[in-house]
Amino acid sequence: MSEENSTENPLILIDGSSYLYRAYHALPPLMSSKNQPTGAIRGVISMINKILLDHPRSPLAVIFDAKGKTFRHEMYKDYKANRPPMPEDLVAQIEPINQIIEALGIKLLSIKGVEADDVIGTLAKEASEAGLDTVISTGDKDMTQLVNKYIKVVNTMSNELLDEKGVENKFGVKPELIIDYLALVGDTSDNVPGVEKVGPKTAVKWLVEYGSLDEIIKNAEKISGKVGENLRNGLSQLHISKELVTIKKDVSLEVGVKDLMVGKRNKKLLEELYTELEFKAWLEKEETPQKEVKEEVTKKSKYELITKIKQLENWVTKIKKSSLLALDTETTGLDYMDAKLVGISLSVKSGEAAYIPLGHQEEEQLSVDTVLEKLKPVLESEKIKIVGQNIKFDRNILTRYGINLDSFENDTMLMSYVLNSTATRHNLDALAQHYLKYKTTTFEEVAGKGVKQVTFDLVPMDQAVHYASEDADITFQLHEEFKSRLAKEPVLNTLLEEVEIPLITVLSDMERAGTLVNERVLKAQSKNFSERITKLETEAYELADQEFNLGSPKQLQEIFFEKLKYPILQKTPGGQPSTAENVLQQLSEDYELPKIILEHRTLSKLKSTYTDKLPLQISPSTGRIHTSFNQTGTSTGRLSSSDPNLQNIPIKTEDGRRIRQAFEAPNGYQLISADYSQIELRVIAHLSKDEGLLKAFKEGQDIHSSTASEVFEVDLQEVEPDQRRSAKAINFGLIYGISAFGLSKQLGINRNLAAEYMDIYFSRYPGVRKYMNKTKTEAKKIGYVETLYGRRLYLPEISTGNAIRRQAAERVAINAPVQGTAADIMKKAMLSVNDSLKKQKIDAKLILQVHDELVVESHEKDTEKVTKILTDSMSKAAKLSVPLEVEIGIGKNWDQAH
DNA sequence: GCCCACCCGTAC
DNA sequence: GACGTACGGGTGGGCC
Repeated sequence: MSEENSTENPLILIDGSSYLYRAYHALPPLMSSKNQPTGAIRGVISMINKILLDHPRSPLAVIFDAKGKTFRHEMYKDYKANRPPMPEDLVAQIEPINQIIEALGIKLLSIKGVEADDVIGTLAKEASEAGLDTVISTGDKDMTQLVNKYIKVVNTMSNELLDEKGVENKFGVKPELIIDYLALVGDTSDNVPGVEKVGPKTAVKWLVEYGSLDEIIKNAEKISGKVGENLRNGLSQLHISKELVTIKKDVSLEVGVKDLMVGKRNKKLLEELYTELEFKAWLEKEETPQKEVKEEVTKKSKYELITKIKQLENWVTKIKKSSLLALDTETTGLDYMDAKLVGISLSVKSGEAAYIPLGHQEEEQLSVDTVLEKLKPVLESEKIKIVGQNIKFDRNILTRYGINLDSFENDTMLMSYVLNSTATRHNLDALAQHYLKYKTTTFEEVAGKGVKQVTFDLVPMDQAVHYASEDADITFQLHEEFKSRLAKEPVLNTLLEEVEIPLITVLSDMERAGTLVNERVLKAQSKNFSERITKLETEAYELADQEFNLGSPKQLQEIFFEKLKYPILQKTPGGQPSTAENVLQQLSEDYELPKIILEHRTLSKLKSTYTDKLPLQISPSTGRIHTSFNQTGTSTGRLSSSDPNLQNIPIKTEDGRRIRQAFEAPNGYQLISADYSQIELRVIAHLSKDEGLLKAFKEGQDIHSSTASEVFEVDLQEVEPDQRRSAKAINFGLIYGISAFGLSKQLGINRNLAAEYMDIYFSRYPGVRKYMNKTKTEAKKIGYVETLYGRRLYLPEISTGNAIRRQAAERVAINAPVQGTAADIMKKAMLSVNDSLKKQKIDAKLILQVHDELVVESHEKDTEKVTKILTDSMSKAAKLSVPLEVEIGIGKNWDQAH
């Protein structure tokens, strides 16, 4: 077998026992009409079927534990001592499973005296030594100790595939150390002891620090605290634990890897078994050739399955004749840098559509090259108007397949968004329900959910045709519906056509460009955080006089407010005593422990969310991180970012800023960051036309000092830092729809004083008060607020009787036009920046947007030009009655540039 | 094991 | 209840 062949068709070893138990517990206890339990049978066999489908040419074996004791029981009398006997209704399912497996032509192994793991270990070793790839399918984490260059572990139920790197990412240690790790942690289900109170975290910590279990044992005296004591007490147990968790690789077997090719299915026997067990769906598959079923189903609908070149050509002709094409792509996933194209659906007429499968497994279909060659001229033609649902995704995918989707006409997701950003979620199913009163087939319905979910390339063809065609069809219909609604709202339509639609291309390019992130820098920081977190934990345990989970608000509450009797300063919305940041700040004045918790929280947050997570999100194909910018993620018009969110990378603290240092420019390039200065307050100045505010900005004053000077009646030059801080809080409160309560909390002053500050503020800036009142009145009258460019946000609760909800709506009424106008301006600026960079053929590209900041990756030689473009485009993006100022920073990383 | 509410914290 | 807009991690309870 050649190397390539082995990678494509690896040896597959299925841990039958692991799946038997998991299927039994995870699935409902099904029963045939003859009272034969069938849930576990169904689970195990469907898992095996899935593997057969994925790897039709792989050698394969299913391995079960044999009845009776094993060598481990002799080694340790309590081994699996607290494991109850197998439930009767599971015992009854074993024989049928064995029969089906054999009827499928698959080798079944069950060796007395050892466990399934040991048989798998032995076979995997044999294959590995012969240079053959092996995939072990199991739900048991212990198996990851077998992983090496040739051996991978897959959990078929969750689709998680672990190679060497995957094991390290998941457990924190390399596969070679998994045995040591398991010995330390122990296993309650097998009754393997481990060290008391040592869980995954401590085990990894020690293994990273000392390198191996042997070294940990040697250094046992050095380990402090209660856990150190537990370790020393458990030393004698550790050797036996290690032996128990070590999988044998030298079981003597009568079969070898070469004997494991899948044989012929015994169809007759399978039919008999499935009939007996009442597995109707599988029975039909065995009985009837699949194609007949498919053709029948697709003929009934107006959805056409395209598998012949002639059909494709007919559709191309049809598209050329029509004025509008609705397009949708199906892929293996949502990660646009990684997902494979599975099919394309098309519609040019309401109620009719076609699906072209391209990447379905084991199906008759046209080749990707053939189809794309035929479609490319149509999809790239400026004459053909294309509409999609979230077409940015399709564009990202198709770009990777050499198709430039640049001249699209519209996007139903964005049409829905500008019409009403909050009416529904903007996914196709919700839109169809809301606007067409039509219930679509959901992805879950065809692909399953949870552990049983499959990727689209494995969805049966009849269902795939229906689902995909429907998406194109519904997109076409929604477009018609939205078009007529938007015709009545010219301002919203202008916003859509001039801002949102052109922005798709810009965002799509930004996403695929990605951001260079230095993995080593982040890993080093993780290590640093890790050490400091451990230290804080030790200190906290001493102060609390017990061990607890510092990350658990619940446990913290108990220790703080019950054990240590700290005063309850604030409650959470759920009525629990709060341990939020500001509460801990206050408690820190009197107690030591809250201070430690605060620091621990900060560090664990930075570690888990950023330094641990970001390295895993670096795309293997580009070495960069590719976020998704969601254009419909907010009610106000801002963008949002996810997978990962690059709009909340830390900046406030020193530790946080070090994370930004990992966002780098490649060799020969620089990062240029351009920030709008105080854009939201400038928008308030413009919208309110308040003289004092206008004057302050026109004269280029520091706005917080200027506010402080007015509120506290001191000269601009004599504003104290504390006064400026208060003024800053007032200004921010202003943007958010201030209340005296909120301001008092923010500043740590009483509510009366906060109310007084607000009164003075509004008396100094009467235009602002007037504008806010007018906004609220108008909102009550028409039911919505709008931005400078007419972007609309409906506020159904602005007139409700519930005071709390009404006030919340009033705050939104104040905030949304301000936040939304700023967002509109930024979007216009992005279009202009992108345009200039393209036109001037500059070696630079936009890579990030963080609400009031743009980041460009620019060749060193072009930084001056880019700086000019950013400054010009951004400051001229809107003509306000105050200047729009832009601050520029340049550096080799994001921290330097900001 | 999966799902989800809750609490919390990061950004602007 | 508690000043706006987001995304996401960890915990722990409910569920299978």
